[in-house]
Amino acid sequence: MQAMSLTERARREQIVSAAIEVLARNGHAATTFTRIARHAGLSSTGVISYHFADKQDLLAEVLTTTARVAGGHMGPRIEAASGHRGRLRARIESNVELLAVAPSHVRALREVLAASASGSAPGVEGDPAGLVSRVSTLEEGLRDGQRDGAFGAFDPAVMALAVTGAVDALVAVPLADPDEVRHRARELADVFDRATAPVRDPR
Amino acid sequence: MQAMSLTERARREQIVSAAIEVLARNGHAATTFTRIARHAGLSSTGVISYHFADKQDLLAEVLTTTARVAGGHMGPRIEAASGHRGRLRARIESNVELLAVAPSHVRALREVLAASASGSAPGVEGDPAGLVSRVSTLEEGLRDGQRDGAFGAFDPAVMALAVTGAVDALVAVPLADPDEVRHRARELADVFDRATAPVRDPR
Amino acid sequence: MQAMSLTERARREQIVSAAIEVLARNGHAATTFTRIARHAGLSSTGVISYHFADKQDLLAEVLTTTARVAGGHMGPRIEAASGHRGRLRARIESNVELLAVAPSHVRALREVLAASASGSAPGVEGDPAGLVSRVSTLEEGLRDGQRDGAFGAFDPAVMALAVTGAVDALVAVPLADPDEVRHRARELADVFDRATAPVRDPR
Amino acid sequence: MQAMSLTERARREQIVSAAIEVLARNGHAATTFTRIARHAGLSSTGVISYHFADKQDLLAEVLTTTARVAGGHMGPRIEAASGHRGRLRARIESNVELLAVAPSHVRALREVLAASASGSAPGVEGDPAGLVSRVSTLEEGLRDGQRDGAFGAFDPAVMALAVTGAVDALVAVPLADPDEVRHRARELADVFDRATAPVRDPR
DNA sequence: CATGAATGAGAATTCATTCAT
DNA sequence: GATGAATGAATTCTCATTCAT
Repeated sequence: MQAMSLTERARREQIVSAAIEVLARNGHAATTFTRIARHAGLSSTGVISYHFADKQDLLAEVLTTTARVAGGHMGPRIEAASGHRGRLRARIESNVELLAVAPSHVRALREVLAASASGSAPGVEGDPAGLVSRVSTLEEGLRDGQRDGAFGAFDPAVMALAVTGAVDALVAVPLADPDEVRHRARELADVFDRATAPVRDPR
Repeated sequence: MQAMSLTERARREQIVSAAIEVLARNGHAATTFTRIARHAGLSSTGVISYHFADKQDLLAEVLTTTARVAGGHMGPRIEAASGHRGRLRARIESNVELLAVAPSHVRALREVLAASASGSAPGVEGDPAGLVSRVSTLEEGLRDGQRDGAFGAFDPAVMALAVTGAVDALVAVPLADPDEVRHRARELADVFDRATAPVRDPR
Repeated sequence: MQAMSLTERARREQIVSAAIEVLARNGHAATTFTRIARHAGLSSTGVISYHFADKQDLLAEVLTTTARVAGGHMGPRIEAASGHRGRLRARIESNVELLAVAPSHVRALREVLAASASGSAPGVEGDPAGLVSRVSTLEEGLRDGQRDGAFGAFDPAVMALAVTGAVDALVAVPLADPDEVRHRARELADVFDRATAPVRDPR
Repeated sequence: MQAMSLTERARREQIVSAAIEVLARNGHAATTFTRIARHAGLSSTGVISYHFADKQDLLAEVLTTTARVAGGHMGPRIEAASGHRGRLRARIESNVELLAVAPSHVRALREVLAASASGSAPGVEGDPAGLVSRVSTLEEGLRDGQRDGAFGAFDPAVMALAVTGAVDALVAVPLADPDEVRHRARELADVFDRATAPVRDPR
C-alpha cells in the first residue's frame, strides 16, 4: 500500500468534513457530490471522484471519521467507569452527550448507518469502523455482566437493540441547550439502569 | 368531492401495495416509480402518475394504509389491556409483534417516516395518519400514568423517545420465526415495565 | 355530412367555451386538455377527444367561434360607416373595443393566431375562419381607397401589417376600464387616420 | 464570483446560438433541450443542463444575446439621428432592418418575449435586457418630443404600443430580399412620421 | 353515445462517474 | 497530479390520444 501525501490527506479530510456537514443538515438522500463540493468550496465534483474511488468509499471514510470522534469521547468515559453497571451508564451517557459535543458527527453517523441499513445505499461493506457491530459489542458486555451477577435476567440481544435504538431516537432530536442534553443523557442511563437491575426482591 | 370508482380504488390499492413491498425491500431512496411499476406488473410509470398526483401523494397513502394496518392490530390490543402498565405493555408488545403479522407494512412505515424526518424527502405533510405524533401520544400516556401513581419518576419525554426508538430498532431486524418475534416483544415490554416501575417499596 | 345532434352541439360549445377561457387566462402553451376539462367541469380529457378529432380541431373551432363573435361586433360597425376612411376607422375602433366587450375571446384569438404563426402549434390548416387573412382583406381595402383617392400614397401591404400589429399590441394589454378602452380605440384610429391621409399640401 | 473559462464561454455561446436558431424556426413551444442539442450537434441534453442552471437561465441568455445584437445595430443608428422625429424614424427603420441583418435573432427575441408575456412560459424575470420595457422607453421619448413641439397631440402610451406592435408585425413576416426589407422599413417610418406630425399649419 | 382508465412518448433535471488535457 | 467538461442513465411528471366497456 502506498503512503498518502500530505496534501492528499488534507484534501480528503476537507471533503469528508464537508460531507459530514451536508449529511447532518440535509440527510443522506440529499447528500450529493455537487452539494458536498459546493459546501467544501470546490469548483467541481471531479475533485471528489479523484480522491475517492466511489461514493461508497467516501461514506466509508465518513463512517471511520465520525466513529473515531465518537470513540474518542466515549472510550475514555467507559474505561474510566467501574463495574458493569457503571460502564453501561457511561456508554449511554457519553453517547447521548456527543450530541452536545459534536452534533454534526452524530447526525451524519446516524444518516449513513440508517441509509446503509435500509439498503438504499449500497452502504458500507465490511463494517469498516466496527460500528455497525456496536450492537453486538454491547450485547457481549451485557452477557458478561449477567454472568457476573451485575445484571438481572433479560435477553441481551433485545436489550442491546433497545439501548441502541433508544440512544438513536434521543440523538435524532436536535437540541441546542447542553444542559438539557446532559439531563436527557442521565435520564436515559437511569432508564436502562432500572431495566437491567438484578432481581430486586431477594427475599 | 367525487367518489372513487371500483377499478380506481383497486388500482390504487395495487400500486400502494407494490410501493409498500418495494419500500420494505429496497428502502426509501431506491423506491422509484419504475421499480414500483415493475413490481406491480404495470407497463409504465404513467399509470402511477395517473392515479396519484405526486410521489408525495403516493407515499401519503402508503402511510395511511400502513398506519391503518398497524392501528388495526395495536388498537384492540391496547384497549383490551387494563391499567397504565398494562396498556404500555400492550402497546410495546403489539407493535413489535406487527413484525410477524405484517413485516412489509412495518418496514415501509419505518422507511417513509425516517425519510420524512431526515428531511431528505419532503415526505408527508401534516402528519396525515397521526403517526408522526405517536411519540407525543405515548408521552402523554406516561404522564397520565405518573399522575395516577402507576409509574415511577422519570422524564416522560425521554421515556417516550426511548420506547419508540427501542421498538424501531427491534423492528428493523428482519425475523422469520414468529415465536422469536413474540419472545422479543415480551422481552422488550419487560424492559420498559422495569424501567417505568414505581419506586420500590422498601418494606 | 351528418347533422350534429343537439346535445353534441351543446357539449362542443361547452368545451370550446372553456378552451377560450383557459387560452385567455393561461396562454396557449398552458392550454392543455386537462386544464380545459377541469375548467368545463368534465371529469376526464377523454370527453374532449371524443368530441374533437384533434387538439387542432378544437383550436380551429375556437378560432371560428371567436371570429364569429368578433365579426358580429365589427361587421355591422364597418358596414354602417361611410367612405373608405370611415370604414378604416370603424374597423380599428371596433376591433380595439372588442377588448371591453369580449375580452376572453379577443385574447384567446390572439393566443391561437400567435401560436399558429410561430409554428409551435401545428396551427390551423386552411385558415378556416378567414381570419389569418384579415391582413390581406385590410390590404385590399386600403388599395381600393387609394384608387378612389381617399388615402394618400403608401405601401398597402406595410400599412395593413402596421394596423394589424398595432391593434394586437393594444389588445394585448388587459384593461378593465371601458372608458379607457374607448379612448384608446379612438386614439389608435386617429393615428392611422393621419398616417393614411391624402397629401395634405395641395398647393 | 468566478470568471468563466474559455471553453465554457464557447460552449455556452454554441448552445445559445442553437437555441436562437431553433426558437426562430420552430417557435418557443417547440424549443426543447433535445432539439437544441440536436441542432448544436451535442449528444445529450445533459450538456445543456451542465452549462445552464435552468431552461429559464438559457432563455435569459438568449434574450441578452439577441438584445445585444439588436442594440448594436439600433443604438448607433438612433444616436446618429438628429431631432425627435429623426430619432423615431431611426428607431423604426433600424428595428425593421434587423430582419435583414439578423433574422433569427429578431424572431427568437420575438418568441421569447411573446411567450414571457403570454405567461405560459415563466419566461425571464426582471426584464434582464431592458427590452420588455422598450415600450415605456419609446413612450418617454414621444412625450419629450411633444413637450418640445416636435410631435403633435396624441396619447403617447397608445402611440408607443402602436409603433411597437407595427414593427413586430412586420418583423414577423420572413423576408428574403434585403431591398424589400429596407423598403418596408422606410415605409413604416413614414407611416409614423405622418401619424406623429405636429398639427398642420393651415397657412 | 360516453367515459374512465390506460398508454407511451417526451419533457426538464439531477447525479455519479469518466476522461482529455 | 488535478480539474473542468462532458456523459448518459435515471428520475418524476405531463400530455394528447386510444380503447374496452
